[in-house]
Amino acid sequence: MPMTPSPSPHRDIPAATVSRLPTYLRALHSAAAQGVTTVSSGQLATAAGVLPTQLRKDLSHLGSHGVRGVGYDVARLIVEITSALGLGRDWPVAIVGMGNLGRALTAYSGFGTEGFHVVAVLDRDPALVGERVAGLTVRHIDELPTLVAELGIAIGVLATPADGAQAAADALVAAGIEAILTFAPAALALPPGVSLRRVDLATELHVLAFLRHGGAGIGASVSDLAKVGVAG
Amino acid sequence: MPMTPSPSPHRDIPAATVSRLPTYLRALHSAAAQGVTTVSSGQLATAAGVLPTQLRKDLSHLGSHGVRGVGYDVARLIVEITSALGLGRDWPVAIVGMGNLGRALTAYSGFGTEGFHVVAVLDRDPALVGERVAGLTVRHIDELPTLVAELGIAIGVLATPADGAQAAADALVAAGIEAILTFAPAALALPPGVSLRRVDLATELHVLAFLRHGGAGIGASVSDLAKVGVAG
DNA sequence: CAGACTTTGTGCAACGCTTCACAAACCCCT
DNA sequence: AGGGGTTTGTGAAGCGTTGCACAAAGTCTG
Repeated sequence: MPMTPSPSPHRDIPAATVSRLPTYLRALHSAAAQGVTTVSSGQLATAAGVLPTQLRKDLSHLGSHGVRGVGYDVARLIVEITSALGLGRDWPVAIVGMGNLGRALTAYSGFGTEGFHVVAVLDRDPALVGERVAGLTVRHIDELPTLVAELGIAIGVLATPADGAQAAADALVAAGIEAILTFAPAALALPPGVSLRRVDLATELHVLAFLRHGGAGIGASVSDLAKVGVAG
Repeated sequence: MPMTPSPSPHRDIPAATVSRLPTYLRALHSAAAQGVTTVSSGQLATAAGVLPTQLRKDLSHLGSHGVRGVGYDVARLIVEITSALGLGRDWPVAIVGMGNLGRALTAYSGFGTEGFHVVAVLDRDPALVGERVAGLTVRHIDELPTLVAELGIAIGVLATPADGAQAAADALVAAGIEAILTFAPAALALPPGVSLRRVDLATELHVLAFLRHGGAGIGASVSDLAKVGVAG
């Protein structure tokens, strides 16, 4: 079963590195807000909860150059990571599924940073269409193609129940969206080229249960499953 | 920096396997609900979005024995995975932080399966204490030790803003909770032995942005960063 | 200006996970 | 009972990630 091919031929950044860059970026913004202009890999690493060598290797993939004996320039590193992640522009987001989770995500402030903006909220239930959620009017899922065209929506968030997730994903894809973040506990069939990230709340709880209980006589010295925070 | 030691000496199950078991379990429950009594690794694998060999290797770590030429007994496999994950009991959950996200998680049905029950919701803001959320009364964070003792709370969910996350985590740990699921975008310092799982919504969006944009001339043929769903 | 100190950047080894290839085991049909 | 077909279980290879060790490069002090 083939994996997603590269959408465009680029320099290679390991997946594990990419998933850590947002954390670094957040720590850098925090440092900048406090007036810090230079950070060492050790400082930034503890703020992000990783090892200094890991941080330096990660940054080396960006072609980033700190100054030996000094550290990294905060402002410059912010620019470089922002650029590497593609955050130098607006990313209009549509959220499909206006249940409890969808409403909360719409209002969640964490979705309103770094150029991400929820610009449309949709549901398939006509009874919900027209309601206001966090300043937006709920639209019907059939309006999605129009909204994508008008608002330049690039990312779709699925907050539907599992049984409606595939239909909603199909609607997103049909409307031209190629990046989906789903909270629905279901396997989605998508055409090649569509990026998918999954957040599974139930799975997280199950893993925690495993780490506590270890199962009936079964357990693990699990390596990075349970990450203990690093002292700051 | 040492990693989390094994809480108790058990058989070794790879971390990656543990994180997939809940998905298998869900697919098995779905199959059982449809009256299916036997599944092959291929059927179960496609339902879960993984490769058949991956599924078989995962199950082999449970000491599970399917029947060659036939497949796996659905009911038995449910029992084995449930047991391995430690889901054969109640897992009372407390949610700290009754903002938008906390309220939604409290009402989210996905948190109400497999023995997980939200039995307490808390906040540090006195103005919120006493309000009703999804049938529960919001308690003050100071009441946590009492509630843990009375209700047997085993898992804490952090839905606070980043700046209050460490204090809330400290409160959970002080109350005796050793398993934490956090949605706060912050690195947490925790004592050894406390299990932590992190869900970072902003990071997921950032990764999707990277997969679309690829950064300013930087991108990746990322392996498993973007998983395309498998046809079911 | 030289030497000590600090911090980055990176080759390399160790580790864990994924995937392949194939033998072992089981059912069913004749 | 025997043979063909199917499916599991697993050794082993391939791959990516992590962590270490150390050289390179810069600052600072006397």
